[in-house]
Amino acid sequence: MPELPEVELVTRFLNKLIGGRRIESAILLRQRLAPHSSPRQFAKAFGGSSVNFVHRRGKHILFDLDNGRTLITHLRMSGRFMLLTDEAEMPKFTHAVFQLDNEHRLVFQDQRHFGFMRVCRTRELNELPELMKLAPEPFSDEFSVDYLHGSLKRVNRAIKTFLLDQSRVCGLGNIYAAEALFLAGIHPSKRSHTMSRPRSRMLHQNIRQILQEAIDAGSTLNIDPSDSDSAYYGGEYERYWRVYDREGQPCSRCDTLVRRLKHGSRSTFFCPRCQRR
DNA sequence: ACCCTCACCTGCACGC
DNA sequence: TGCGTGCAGGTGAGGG
Repeated sequence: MPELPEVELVTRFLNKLIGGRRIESAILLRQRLAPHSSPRQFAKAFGGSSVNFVHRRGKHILFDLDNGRTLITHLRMSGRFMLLTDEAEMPKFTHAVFQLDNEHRLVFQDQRHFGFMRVCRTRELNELPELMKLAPEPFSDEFSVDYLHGSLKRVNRAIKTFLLDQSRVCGLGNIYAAEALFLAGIHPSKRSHTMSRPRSRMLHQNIRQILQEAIDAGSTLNIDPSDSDSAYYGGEYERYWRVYDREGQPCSRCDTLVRRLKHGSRSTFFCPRCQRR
């Protein structure tokens, strides 16, 4: 599921629903979810603290706590947070539970077990390796045309692979990388260092556009905390996909059939007519 | 630096 | 109905 737009929406959802709330206790049910702490340390790190606010860096979700610590989480492929009432049954694949002070529990559930959590001191956040190597936020000034173009020129890789590299552009995943390339009219196999400046500029604009569009499409979702399965991921945006998962269907711009190819083991989708090398 | 494969897990859609 | 296969939106490690 989650690429930047989904993570952004989850972050807003969490901020609204648990910002300011006190965590009475925390239970780590699957040790490997948080390999840096034992269940005991995990419980100790949260018990009695309150959530100042929830924010995001790349695809990471960060819970800023009032005890000087921050919880860093990554949903990877299938992780999700759910807010359940105390009476509600725990879903299958529940790996961590945070008991809140309002008769609700925040539950982390992850079918594929890829997600992770880590607690660190907030003032050491900037030294965390997984955050340090991330590229600038795509909506920040630092993520400029100059930055993107320079970064593209420095390496020689299929541009689709480049876009998935979180240390060069952060927030894109398999779907939005394919969609951004479609908007920019760039063939996914084009070598990154052959990009001209005008095309880099176009791509830069389209990366922001596709991410913003997806956030906007999802932000209208009605997230009802009492509906535990309200799937804040929504799936709403699927309707707007232009090429992703549309192999064999006509291109929305020129009617040529959308094709699929692989980079590494990841599928990518593109219009052979609209997207040039 | 780059590319590929594998690994982490489960579930689902597909063809036979 | 059941079984095998391949696939899934993320990422890191290891080897050539």
